[in-house]
Amino acid sequence: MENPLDLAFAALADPTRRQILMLLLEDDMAVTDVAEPFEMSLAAISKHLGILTRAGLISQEKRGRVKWCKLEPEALRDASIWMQSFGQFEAVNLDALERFLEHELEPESGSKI
Amino acid sequence: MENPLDLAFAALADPTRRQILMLLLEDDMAVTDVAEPFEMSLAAISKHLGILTRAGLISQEKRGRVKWCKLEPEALRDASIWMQSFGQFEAVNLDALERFLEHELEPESGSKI
DNA sequence: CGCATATTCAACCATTTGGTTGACGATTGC
DNA sequence: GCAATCGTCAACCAAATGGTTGAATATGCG
Repeated sequence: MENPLDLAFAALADPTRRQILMLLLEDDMAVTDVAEPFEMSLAAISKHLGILTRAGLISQEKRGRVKWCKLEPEALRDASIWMQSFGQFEAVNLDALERFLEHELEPESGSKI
Repeated sequence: MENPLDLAFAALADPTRRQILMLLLEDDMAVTDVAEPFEMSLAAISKHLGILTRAGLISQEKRGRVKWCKLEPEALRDASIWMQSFGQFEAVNLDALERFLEHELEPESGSKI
């Protein structure tokens, strides 16, 4: 698994990592702050961030002792373009998108996104 | 891993499975015919097809002793909608798509898609 | 019926994955 | 200087993944 498409899809396959991406959607964050909402160890989150970085989905920049994590949505483009090849994409239905995200983002949702 | 998004992305993370999907893009196929271009055993391909089926990306229907595999692009929609949330999608650049697929589909390409 | 074809199942194996803990290296602030 | 904070590293572990082989189950054909 070194192909960029492999890396991107594999990175996206984990719900923790998708949640991290959604956190970063709002703002750049330090590793510790990314880890805060999760119940796992900081080291585990650090690994997840490494996987997201190798996949190109985020970048990390160290300033002082803080490492800032930043969303890099460009890497999603290839994956999405690949999906486009399946032709089922009329103009994206924005209503469906809204409903989907509403459900996806609600905090009390038991399913981990 | 039982979340549909997990299943879809995990299924897409494997190059063999993406190649299978591309085969099915052209036509429905029997399991044996799907397996033919690959160098692995039929059993391995059968497992891959099972994974694609559980992820909803294909369906399988048995007619006689032949099991036909059919692309089910609907399942890609949720995954793609999730990606849309990252906002980097202006109208998809169709030129980029064409160039990407040209490169992706050429048979002599060493990289396994 | 009896054989060939189509597909899956079961057991096994090596590797990867996702997590833990504890020690460690950098950086900051009192 | 020294303690606290930020983050990674290394070793370890259980479970999942991707593959193999050989036997088993349908189904179709002559």
